[in-house]
Amino acid sequence: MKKGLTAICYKFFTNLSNPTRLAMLEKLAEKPLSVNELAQSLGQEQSMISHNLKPLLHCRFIYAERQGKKHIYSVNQETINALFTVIENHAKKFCPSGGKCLLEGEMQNAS
Amino acid sequence: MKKGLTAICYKFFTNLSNPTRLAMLEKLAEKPLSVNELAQSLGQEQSMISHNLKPLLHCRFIYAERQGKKHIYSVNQETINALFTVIENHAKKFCPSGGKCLLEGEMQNAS
DNA sequence: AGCTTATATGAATAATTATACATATGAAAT
DNA sequence: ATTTCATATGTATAATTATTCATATAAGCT
Repeated sequence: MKKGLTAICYKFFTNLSNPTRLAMLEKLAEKPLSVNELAQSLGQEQSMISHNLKPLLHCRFIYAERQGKKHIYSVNQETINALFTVIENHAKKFCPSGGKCLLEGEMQNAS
Repeated sequence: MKKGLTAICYKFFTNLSNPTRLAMLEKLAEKPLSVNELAQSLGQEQSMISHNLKPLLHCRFIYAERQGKKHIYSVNQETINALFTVIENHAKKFCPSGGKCLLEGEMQNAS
């Protein structure tokens, strides 16, 4: 890890450590959507979607485009795909049970 | 983003969205260290280091090895390097001010 | 201008996570 | 077996972050 990257990493990971925002990214990865479309497809309030779009946009994990009064959001594929590829590979290797980890309760013995 | 990966991503990103744990990874990337060495080099309490080692170990972002009564921790370079490379590239492209983002306060205009 | 639709923002409360202190475990040495 | 060193765990409190509801802004239409 390159020195001095910690602050940015913290910002990015904090941004991504939220189930709503991850679900939003997952949806947007399928296709670009407006705020209301996102809210409907996730069964969440519009204000919550807006609140959570803000940090994603801020760090450029998503892009915004205005179409009339609608704001269409799309995912930054370059970064998000790369990121999730790393995670997928790690999970494939270390999380065979898909998140319900085998290591639970026996972490002391990990070698 | 592959469907169903959200739960694992949430676990991973939550794990990584902590300045203490990131600082620990940064230290361990230099060289493997014991708990007390980590605590000293970061100026933190030993119990805090132990508490934070646990989730990192759990998700296998670090490895543990016992040497006598010392526990030596080392970073999972394959994953961590790949992860931070993605982040570094993203930051290089979108965070020219090194985290003190240019976008602050003008996110509405992002296109 | 006034109305409607779409999105953003503010602020209070709820939920989550981090930290610190006290203590327990566990391994090696005397 | 007792002492010392190294690490882990429990738990209460502090700090952070998420969520909700109310409201504001803003664009396009009549």
